[in-house]
Order: sequence, then structure tokens, then C-alpha cells
Amino acid sequence: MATFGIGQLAQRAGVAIDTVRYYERNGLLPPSGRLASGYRRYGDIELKRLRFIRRAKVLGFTLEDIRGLLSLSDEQNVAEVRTAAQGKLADIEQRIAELERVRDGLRRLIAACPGHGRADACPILNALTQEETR
Amino acid sequence: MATFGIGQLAQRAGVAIDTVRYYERNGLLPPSGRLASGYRRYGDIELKRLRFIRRAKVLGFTLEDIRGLLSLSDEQNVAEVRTAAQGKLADIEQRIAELERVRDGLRRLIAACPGHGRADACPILNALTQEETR
DNA sequence: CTTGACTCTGGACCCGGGTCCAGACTGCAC
DNA sequence: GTGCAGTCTGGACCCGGGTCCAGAGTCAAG
Repeated sequence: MATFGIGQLAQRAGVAIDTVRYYERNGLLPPSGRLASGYRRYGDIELKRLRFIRRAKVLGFTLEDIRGLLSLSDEQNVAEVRTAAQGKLADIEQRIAELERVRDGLRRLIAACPGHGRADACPILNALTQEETR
Repeated sequence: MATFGIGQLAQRAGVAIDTVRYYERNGLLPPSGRLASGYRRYGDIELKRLRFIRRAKVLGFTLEDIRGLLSLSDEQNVAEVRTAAQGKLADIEQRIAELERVRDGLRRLIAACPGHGRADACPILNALTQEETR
């Protein structure tokens, strides 16, 4: 399999070289090997892994969360992997539910706001300053 | 209206006193007034505002986002308020959509995983190490 | 009054997640 | 074999969001 250096890897995944090394220090992305010189070498698996890390980050997972997700693949026990995945799924579902609550509240406020007139007739302002956004 | 001190406020909202002062420094939560001694005084409006800040934080808004949300109430123009609220709504909807994508991928993997047997038969592991989680 | 709890300010420190050197070595093309 | 881009390590620094002092002043009950 073709291997490439850290610069290539970083560039293909759209992250900084320092970030790659930072992830390595934190146990998220070991190189597949090293040259005699010490230069890190990576392959497509690492590239995919790095992209996975980035996507997970965007979605608000911490590096620790992600380490957990990735370490699933080190597990021996398929049943444990499944359980861990279910736990993550539950997290995500809860976050979605919370965001939906906020979304619905915001939608109602927007719908109720005339978009003109006196400020104290605007339900959005009232919600922020006097009530909770629900 | 009854007013109370920073300790009361913090305790009722379930945050640390230092956090309240930190929010003040960052323009999120000015006290309604001060005693001659310099002691901050707060009322129910501040309490609600603080609770709002906390809830928004839990949902992943940065303090800057929240400052934006709160500053809506300083706007003169009701139309602008409405527009800003719509922008926030769009953000939230996008985050929900991304999380749903992840949720669906994870659900499919879990459904496809037998929960036992050889590790390389587990689609969850394969997805993490070889494909992207979708 | 005194005492103990509360609050003030300013500044140091912490953690997560990076980012940016400096100084030295390496790989490759010419 | 020289030159330049690429890479190495270690450590300093940055930002957001707090958290924790120290030292001094304040409030209220007894």
C-alpha cells in the first residue's frame, strides 16, 4: 500500500501538521510506521481515521469521546463494541432532542413576532429578557 | 422587586460566584445595581438571564453566541431581532441535521452488528477502521 | 462592638485543543 | 555534493471558559 508523510496526510485531510502530531501525542492517530530517520509514514487507513476525527469534532465530540469511539476497534469483545456504540447513540439522540426543543421554541417565537412595531410587542425580546426560551 | 447578592444569585442558578463575575466581565450579565459598598445586586430578571445562559451553554453555544442572542434585546429594530433569530434557527437546524446523519449511520451499524463472533465480522469495527461512519 | 459570613478587586492558574517557534536532521532533484 | 523543502523534538504560547487565591472591606446577628 502507498504510504506518505505527515505533510501529505495533513494536507489531504485539511488539517495542520502540528494538529496531526498533537493527535498522535494524545493517542488518537499513531503513524503506521516510521522511516529509519524517524519520519512518520501514513497510509489510507490513517487518512480515513483522521477524517473521521475531524467530522466527529465538528459534531461536538471531544477528543476524549473520539478516543473512545476509535478504541472500540481495539476491543476484543464484539458485544462490548456494540454496547459502547449504543451508548454513543443514546448521547446523540439526547443532544438532538435538546436541540429540537430549542428549535421549536425559537420557531414559535419567530412565528409570533410581527417583525415590526414596538419592541415590547416582540415575543422574542420578551422571551429573552423575561421568560425562558421555550 | 426583591434584590439579592451574588451568592444568592449563583446558588439559585447553580453556578459558582466566580462564574457570575466572569460573565459580567464578558458582558453577559451586568448586575441590576450596586450597593454603596460596591456589592452587586441582582433581581429575578438577572436570575432568568443567567439560567438562560446556562441552558444555551449546555446546548453548545459559545459565550459569544449567547452574547449575540442576548443582545437581540438591545436592538431597536424588531425586524433585525427577527432576522437574527432566524439565523440562529438555521444554525440549530443544521446541527440537528448533522447529528441525525451520524445517528442514522450509527443505528445502521448497530443493527447490522451481530453482537458476537469474529471482530472482522462486526460492521462497527469495520466502519471505524476502514470506512467512514455513515 | 465583635464575630463570622459575604463580597470586593486583581491576578495567577488550569484544562482542552491547538499553534508556533528554534535548531537540527533528512530526502530528493539537479 | 549542494540546495531547498520536508520533518524531527521540545517547549513556549494562545484562546475560551472558567476556577482559585490573597488581602481588604462590609453586613448583620447577638
